[in-house]
Amino acid sequence: MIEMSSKLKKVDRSTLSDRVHNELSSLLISGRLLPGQMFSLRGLADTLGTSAMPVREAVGRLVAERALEILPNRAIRVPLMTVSRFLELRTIRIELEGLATAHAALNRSQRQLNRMLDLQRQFEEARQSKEPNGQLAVRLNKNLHFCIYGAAGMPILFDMIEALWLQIGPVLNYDLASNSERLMNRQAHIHHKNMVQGIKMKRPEQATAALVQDLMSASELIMGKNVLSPG
Amino acid sequence: MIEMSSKLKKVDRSTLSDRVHNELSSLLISGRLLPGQMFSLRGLADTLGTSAMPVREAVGRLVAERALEILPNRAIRVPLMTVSRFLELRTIRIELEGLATAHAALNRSQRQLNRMLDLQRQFEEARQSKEPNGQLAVRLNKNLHFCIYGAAGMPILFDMIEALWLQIGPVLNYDLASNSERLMNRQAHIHHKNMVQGIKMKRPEQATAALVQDLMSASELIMGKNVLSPG
DNA sequence: TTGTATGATCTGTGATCACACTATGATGGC
DNA sequence: GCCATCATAGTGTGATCACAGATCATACAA
Repeated sequence: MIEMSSKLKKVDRSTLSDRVHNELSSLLISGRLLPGQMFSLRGLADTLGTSAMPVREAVGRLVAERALEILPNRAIRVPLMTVSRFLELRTIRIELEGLATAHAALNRSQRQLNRMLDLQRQFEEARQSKEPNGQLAVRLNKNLHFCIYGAAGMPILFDMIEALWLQIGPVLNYDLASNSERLMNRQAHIHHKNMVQGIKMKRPEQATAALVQDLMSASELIMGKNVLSPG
Repeated sequence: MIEMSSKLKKVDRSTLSDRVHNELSSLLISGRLLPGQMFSLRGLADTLGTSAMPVREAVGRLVAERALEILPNRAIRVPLMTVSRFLELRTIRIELEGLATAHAALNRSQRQLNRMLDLQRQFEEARQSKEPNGQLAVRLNKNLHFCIYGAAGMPILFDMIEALWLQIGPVLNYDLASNSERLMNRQAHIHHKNMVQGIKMKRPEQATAALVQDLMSASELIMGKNVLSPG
């Protein structure tokens, strides 16, 4: 067999359903869909330029991940975020993202650490910029967090955390709309710095503690905005 | 509106896809499907007496839950259980099931506690029976655990734990085949007793510690059997 | 014996259709 | 003005079909 790996890319074997799922996921995780927003399969299919079939499969998967829900009427919508759901998600996130952070502190490679440091620097630059860019800050924040979670070397845990972000994504939209004030304030920067510092020094407790503070301060900001549904 | 709730049952509004999903889930969680076992949509549809459509949706959801996987060839199978996957699942389970147990110790109602005590008694009876019944022991063990997790009052967490059991179900089959020796030995009984005792006394740390011992001893038994795939 | 075509068969994927159910808005009677 | 009725448009669900790709056996060649 001649070595031609340098010339050939892997062909894309993903299905249409996968691509629709990715598209909807990124809309959810970046907060571009609001809680309570309703869908129809045919509507989505028209917008995406496909038939209803791939949309059905993608929506079915997202329902299994609790990122979408089907009402008793069988209508599809982005779930409402009640206070109790939000608090439960926070509790679970602290547990799982804390676990991932602790493992990342022990298992990260030098290359992964460098990437974290780079992302943290970019995040700080965006924060101090004269022209605040909410979209950018949100994306950098997400990239830094998932860089850490990836460094834990636990693929199942990684996917579970991703599913959790899919669920909280829609409420972050409010944050985004207000120019991501949380990400822009000094608190977020300090927490990120401590997280990366703890990982650099291989101190799991320090990194995890900083992560918990990050999640808690974000949660308190959202709760203070009264954007959650009653119940 | 005349009150007739006493005469009318709720009609079953579940879809065929849901029922197929439940059927496959119970096969997986009770260890009646082996890791590596392969499927075809049409084959499943024939045996279940439906068309391929509901099977497609059910399988898609199970793939999203990592309870099934699709190979690069697009074939469907029960994922292999490698040592690293098994250990990662154990780590996550300790974290999430420990969390649920701790909350159950604080939030359980008297009714829920009574049900736990009852299940624990049944479990012990089954264990001491002259004619050991592996199927029954496995079911009682599962019921007791999920009774505890339900008492935590955290529905998202509950579903996540269920998804984890779906993944480890297939390797429990080996245990089942050997007359569920783990469930039949004295260890499991002691751990269960301590768990329920901790919940009864509202001592989260005691209940959680007992749970962790239960998971660890089960895990060590499986690992000792060399039933896991290399990798 | 080993390796390579070839062809039949079975696979998942995507599109399309029929159907039952839900919502909505116009209509008509009071 | 108000409420019941009904037609209509739109929904998710399930079945079916067409198609490309994979699999596996047989047949043939070196």
